[in-house]
Amino acid sequence: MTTDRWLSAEQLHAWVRFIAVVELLPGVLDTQLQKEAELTHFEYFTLAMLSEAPDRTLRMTALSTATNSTLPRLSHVVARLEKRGFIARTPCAEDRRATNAQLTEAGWEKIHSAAPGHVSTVRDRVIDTLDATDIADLDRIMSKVLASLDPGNTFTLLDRSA
Amino acid sequence: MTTDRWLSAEQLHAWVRFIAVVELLPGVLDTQLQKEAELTHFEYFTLAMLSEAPDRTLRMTALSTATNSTLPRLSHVVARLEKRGFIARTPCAEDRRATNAQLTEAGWEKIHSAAPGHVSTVRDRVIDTLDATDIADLDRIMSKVLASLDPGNTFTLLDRSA
DNA sequence: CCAATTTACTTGTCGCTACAACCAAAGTAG
DNA sequence: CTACTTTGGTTGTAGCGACAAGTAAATTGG
Repeated sequence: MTTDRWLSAEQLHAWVRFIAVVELLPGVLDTQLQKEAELTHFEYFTLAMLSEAPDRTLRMTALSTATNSTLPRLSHVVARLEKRGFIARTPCAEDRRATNAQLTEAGWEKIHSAAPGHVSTVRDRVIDTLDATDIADLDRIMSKVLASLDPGNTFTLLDRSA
Repeated sequence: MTTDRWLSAEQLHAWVRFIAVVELLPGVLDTQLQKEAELTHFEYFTLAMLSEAPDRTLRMTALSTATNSTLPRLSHVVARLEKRGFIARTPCAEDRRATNAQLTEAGWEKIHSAAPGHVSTVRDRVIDTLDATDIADLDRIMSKVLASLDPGNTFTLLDRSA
């Protein structure tokens, strides 16, 4: 900020493409999931995180970091998913401020029925356009950026999900 | 979809980090611009695209592809920016269905005053965490993904902007 | 042990985006 | 030319996320 630190031609070229993808990707994921499962990608991801947690249960705070979201946002989303019968909220015994979100049987079935279509679009639109080298590079680069965007929470990531 | 084409461990690892970044990055950009310039990143980008166009003018359709957005979305955004005096809309002479969006002098000043702060955060949070190899890899990978997400419109991208 | 603070979460409101519907002008077919 | 379709754009509505405020329980400090 002190000096005019503009971007180099290479940096700018990469950046413009990057934000284009960031702008377009959510829409692509949402559209497919909305049509085939009546689910937002964020809702899908929330259910997915729960489905892999022990006892399919997570405290709201843990779930919010797992989904890279804020607590208010998660609270609204979980409220909706609870109304639809996919999640049950119960007060936590050890800490009575806390709330446990648990995937119901219906929620379990929901995500398992939605998963194949979702994974298919992820493959078609992103993953399968990249070779093994690309994947390794993407992983390395996104890990760096993530560490900068979300310092400290990176370690929270579960490695199984989609 | 026919077979169980789940993701490999490497693919999944990269994918989870990728969507985490996709989820977090817009918020980071929006927050900074909102505080320092009362602008959405999308509004900033819209103004930026106009500022680099000949005569600082673009037809709505051209602007919508340049900003990777839909026409309804752009129409709303331009309407707001027009109310704030940053853009002027005028009917197009050659094609009377079309509308030209032109950056006003106030809009020109706005984006120039907002640019340093924005570029600074882009550097701090993303670009400067990556070395030259990373940048080249990012560019290559995002170009591939973009071609898959937005077939045909990739060539539309202007290379000067941020 | 009581006040102050922090943590965990919920709720209300506002603004933005997606989607659908709409209108008008331009191209196209008969 | 006249109907039909396509293109270019706007507008209305509904739903989601951000932010601010609020509640309640746990923790900390004197």
